Amino acid sequence: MDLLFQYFKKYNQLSKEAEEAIAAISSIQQIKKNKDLQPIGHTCKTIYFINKGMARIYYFKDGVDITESFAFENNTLTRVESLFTGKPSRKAIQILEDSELVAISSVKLFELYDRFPEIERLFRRIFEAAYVDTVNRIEGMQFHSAEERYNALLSEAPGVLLRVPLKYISSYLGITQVSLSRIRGMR
Amino acid sequence: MDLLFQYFKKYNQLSKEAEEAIAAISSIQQIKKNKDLQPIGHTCKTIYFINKGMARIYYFKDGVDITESFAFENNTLTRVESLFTGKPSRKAIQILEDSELVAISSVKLFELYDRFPEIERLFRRIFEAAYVDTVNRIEGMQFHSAEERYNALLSEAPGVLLRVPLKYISSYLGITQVSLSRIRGMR
DNA sequence: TTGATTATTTATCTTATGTTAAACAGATAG
DNA sequence: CTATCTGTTTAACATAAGATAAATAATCAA
Repeated sequence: MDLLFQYFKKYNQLSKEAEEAIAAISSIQQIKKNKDLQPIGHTCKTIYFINKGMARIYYFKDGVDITESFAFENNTLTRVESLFTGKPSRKAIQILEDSELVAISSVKLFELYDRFPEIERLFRRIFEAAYVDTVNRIEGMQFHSAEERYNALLSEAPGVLLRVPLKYISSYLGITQVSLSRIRGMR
Repeated sequence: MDLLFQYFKKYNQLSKEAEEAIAAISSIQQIKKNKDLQPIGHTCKTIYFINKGMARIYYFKDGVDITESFAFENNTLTRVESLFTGKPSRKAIQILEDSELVAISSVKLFELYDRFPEIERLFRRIFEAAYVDTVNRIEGMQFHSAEERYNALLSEAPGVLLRVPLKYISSYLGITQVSLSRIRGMR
């Protein structure tokens, strides 16, 4: 759980008791590559933190597999549209490399908020930062060509392209696999 | 401030003292149509609530005016990428109709979080809900044609099309004014 | 290793959307 | 009321990206 508590420090410094309370509602999971960690239709009741490995959130639009987002080590992984609404998610989480995760029960976590305002503050800040990332991503999608979006991804997260099959990346960029291949061929 | 406290109740029921504390750091503003409420480059330190009227958040990409989002009465209006990072915003807020706003000082609000965990919880939930909306919007942008996006807007917020100039709507949808006009002409 | 999947690229053709310019319409100021 | 400005539509043409299919390339299991 060390990496997790290191990560927390960036958002709010927790007391020993608060850390222990979180540890008590968390568990470590080893998940194999390509496994669906949470399927479509499942209501999200877990906040994951990735110690090692990576994952993506995906869904189907007209039968076509679309990657909504990627998540890498040292970051959280959650289907917020389900976590914060309590509704079943139309999306699934797929593990893309053999991974080690910390699974935090969101139900129990939200109960801790009453006893530990510092924990509520911590997660408020974590999700505020994630919200900002999402708003910035909209800007990227609104008026950039596919090529610009590809180049942006290349410079922001060059590692993605080495670790993730291109077919997952193309839908993340909002284009087809064929278009992505064409863009890559241009250089 | 009545509308505002009504709105708060959807997220968290506040005590009388908490409501008063928020009222004490808020003010009512009347803003004329087409005025820039906050300019580009300004660091956002205010959370607005719209009592009456409407506004948009916009920015420039290669000299072209792009609408990031619209906000209507009975909702909040904030440039979160600046509010939560403390950095100057690349975006501006423009008032689109003569409007009445409640302006809440975010600096003072964040101080209230320490005295009133119930206020921190309230705004945590407000922004969690806004975060979910933003995630859902990405889904809409990722793999829908311009026509689908227009029709979606038409059914989700028909009022927008009556109140907002089309030139602002086209960039919101991620297309040119000409394309939007063409799509509208199809029916 | 070999064959069989799965992933990626290439090719051809089609189509949606961008670009530019001009026409038209509606609003606003003098 | 007219002239001007701003917003919207229409037209003609250019281009990026989609669709489909086939060719390679890479991965994986037997």
